[in-house]
Amino acid sequence: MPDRTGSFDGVHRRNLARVLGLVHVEGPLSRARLTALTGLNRSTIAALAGELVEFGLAEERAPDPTNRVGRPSPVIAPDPRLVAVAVNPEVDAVTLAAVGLGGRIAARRRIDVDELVTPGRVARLTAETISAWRADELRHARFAGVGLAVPGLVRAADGLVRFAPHLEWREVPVRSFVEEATGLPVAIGNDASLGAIAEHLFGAGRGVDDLVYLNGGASGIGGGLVVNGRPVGGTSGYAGEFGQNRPGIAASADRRAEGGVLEDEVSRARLLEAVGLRSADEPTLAAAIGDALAADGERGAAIVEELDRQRRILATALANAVNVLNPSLVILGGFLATLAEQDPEALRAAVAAQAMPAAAEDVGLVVAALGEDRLMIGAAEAAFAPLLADPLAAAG
Amino acid sequence: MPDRTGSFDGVHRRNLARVLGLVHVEGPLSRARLTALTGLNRSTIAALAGELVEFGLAEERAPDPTNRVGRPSPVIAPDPRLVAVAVNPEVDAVTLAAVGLGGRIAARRRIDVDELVTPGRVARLTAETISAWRADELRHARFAGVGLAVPGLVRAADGLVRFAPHLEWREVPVRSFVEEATGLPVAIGNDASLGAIAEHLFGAGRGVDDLVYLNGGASGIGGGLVVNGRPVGGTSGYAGEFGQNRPGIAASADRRAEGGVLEDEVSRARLLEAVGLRSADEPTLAAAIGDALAADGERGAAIVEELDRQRRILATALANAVNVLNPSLVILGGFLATLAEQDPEALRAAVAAQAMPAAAEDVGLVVAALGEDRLMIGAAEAAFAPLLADPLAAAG
DNA sequence: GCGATTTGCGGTCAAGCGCAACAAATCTGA
DNA sequence: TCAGATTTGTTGCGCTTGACCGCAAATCGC
Repeated sequence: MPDRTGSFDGVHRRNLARVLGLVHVEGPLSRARLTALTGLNRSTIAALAGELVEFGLAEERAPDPTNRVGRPSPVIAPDPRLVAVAVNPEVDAVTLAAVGLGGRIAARRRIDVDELVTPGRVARLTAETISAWRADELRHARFAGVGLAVPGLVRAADGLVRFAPHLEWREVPVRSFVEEATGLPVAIGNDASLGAIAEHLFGAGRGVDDLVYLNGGASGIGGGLVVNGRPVGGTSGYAGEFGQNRPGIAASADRRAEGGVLEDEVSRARLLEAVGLRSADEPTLAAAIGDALAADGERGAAIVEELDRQRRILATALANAVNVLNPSLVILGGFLATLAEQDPEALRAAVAAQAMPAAAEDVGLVVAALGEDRLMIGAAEAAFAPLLADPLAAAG
Repeated sequence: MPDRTGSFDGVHRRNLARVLGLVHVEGPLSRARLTALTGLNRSTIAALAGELVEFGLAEERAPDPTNRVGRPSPVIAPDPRLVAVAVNPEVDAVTLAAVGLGGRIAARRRIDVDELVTPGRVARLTAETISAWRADELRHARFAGVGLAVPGLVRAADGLVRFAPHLEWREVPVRSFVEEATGLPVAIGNDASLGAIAEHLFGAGRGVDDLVYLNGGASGIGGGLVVNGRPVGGTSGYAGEFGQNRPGIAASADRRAEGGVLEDEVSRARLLEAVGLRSADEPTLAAAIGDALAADGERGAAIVEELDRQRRILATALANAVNVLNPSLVILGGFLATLAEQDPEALRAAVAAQAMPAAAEDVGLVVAALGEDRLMIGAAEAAFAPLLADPLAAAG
């Protein structure tokens, strides 16, 4: 059967999706506000809201006291019982969260692991966690699906993990594993790409239609794009791998690695080395850099030099992206945020110097906003995607 | 008034746009084929087609002999009387064309100029040409609008030409000039971006949803992107300026220019110099390179070396784009096509070596297909855009 | 030339949104 | 405290528009 877009059925589905999407990204909205935002008729909004409530996707609350003239308008909010399960397997731990619409974290669990997790173990842990939640904290919850944020390349077509170097996964059908273990629909994506989506919807990139997101982690530099208001996957879903790029390096003295690959030159490991740490989480690293800079002398100078060097190279990579994509925002996360915050003006100036002037005028450079919840929210978003695209098909 | 998407009116408009868009990009189609492609009902397609005919946007022809059982189905084709005027001001000439839907060139005119054209002169030439066509060749034509392909940065919001170095235009409201001179709605865009759209719809990129297009001209390297099936403009419409990028250059011996800007390293001028020509059009340059390579000896070796050098640097820039965008196709035009065709395998291998393997697997590398009509078709597409987006509003 | 097949055509049906009138809930001001 | 103003929910109706269905037309194969 051909898809029924273009028919009335299609209109209704789109309108439902639009209303649900609005209360998802904008938070609870009064019916009056929904009519204004959608341009639909009052009566239509009432019918659509009623339908969403009936399907258990939204709830209608008493009007907020508004101190304005006129009859108060009931507030439509996402149904808090509806959650998606976000899963992020990493080298040292598997993090899970139950995330409601609107980016609300309803429950969270971190399972530390001594050895690398296998895909099978991730599937089992996910199923166990869901069972535990079902029995206790989230007794009344309805689970819409599971979203996996994997630190590696994920083929969008079938959810195959092509290669996740740090987990040592290669050509693994993780999606099927988790689907079988949980009996829920499973979405899967690259961690940085999902982070970009989260920042776009609920973080530093709210309401921005063209943005570039770069995240620096222990494993390298990943990223994601939003173009024309939509996340960019590319043909196979691999888009956003900025870390593998080779930006120009003006001064040959700035080279540290063979090949000139961005994530080999601009790396967390080199920063740790410069401040003399073996390993540290992000706040610790940032603090250590701050301390080292404050204590002047030879060691301080060496760190300034390394920060500047990494910033120069990062700026070229960012300028390249700005030239090609003309985004209105560049968002930096992880240690790249630390790098930027150490001297925001220097980075901004270096990007402006290397990008074309017109595009440089447009672009803002900011630090990611969501912190540790980012991947959970992004993964949940992927899990919610079918529901948000067509609430009728997914819930009716 | 809020836009009436979501209402029935919106459905009708979208369906009209869909049918017109299909006969535009796919060529004439029988009503039966349209019902299959859109999933709409036969009766609906009949009504929509009738409406398009009534508005003078399409015509219904006698059925093609099909040698198949069943009642023959009338063919819907774009109305040949409907044209857009494409204008491309360049250093040595202004080229104009009347382009019908479907990319058909109905008339063409090249006006050689001795000195740089001013925006005012372009406006006058356009108006004169339209008058001449109206009086003679295109007596029965209806002009939907004018599309300008400008070799420079164009701000999408208001059609202001920010900077067109070779024409020596700076901050010029060309769109208004041409609008006043012709009385027609005018669309305007960067030449390479419009070329990308043309190749996407009617050239080497037909049916491809994620592509990167790079064009090498005398003035440098420009380009355009298509992501998720839609052309990418960026916030202000400057997207696609690959020429200003700084790709990594592995061997310092490969550097020729300060700064390492792509279009300074990979340039038509350097190729001309290598074969000992002052100026030449693209076929002449390609032939000269061929000759020089055939005649071995010292000069042949020097040219091989320069071709290889440029190809290495281009490959890094392409690999960067492939990593970030994961396109299914890279299209090369202008002298970049010449560069590629001289040794396609070398270029392909160099890109594959520097891009991540998974993304490199997906990507095809081809040469542009449309030749000299590319900009005319792209500019006309921009002029037709409002009509194609909403035939009712634009023609009704 | 006749049946099979495909498609156009016209009428009817049904779904869904806009509209308008009315009712309800709140604020303002006397 | 109460009437008027304002905003918005509610309800029933009508309009638009695509789907559906029966019939006619055009073509092919035999």
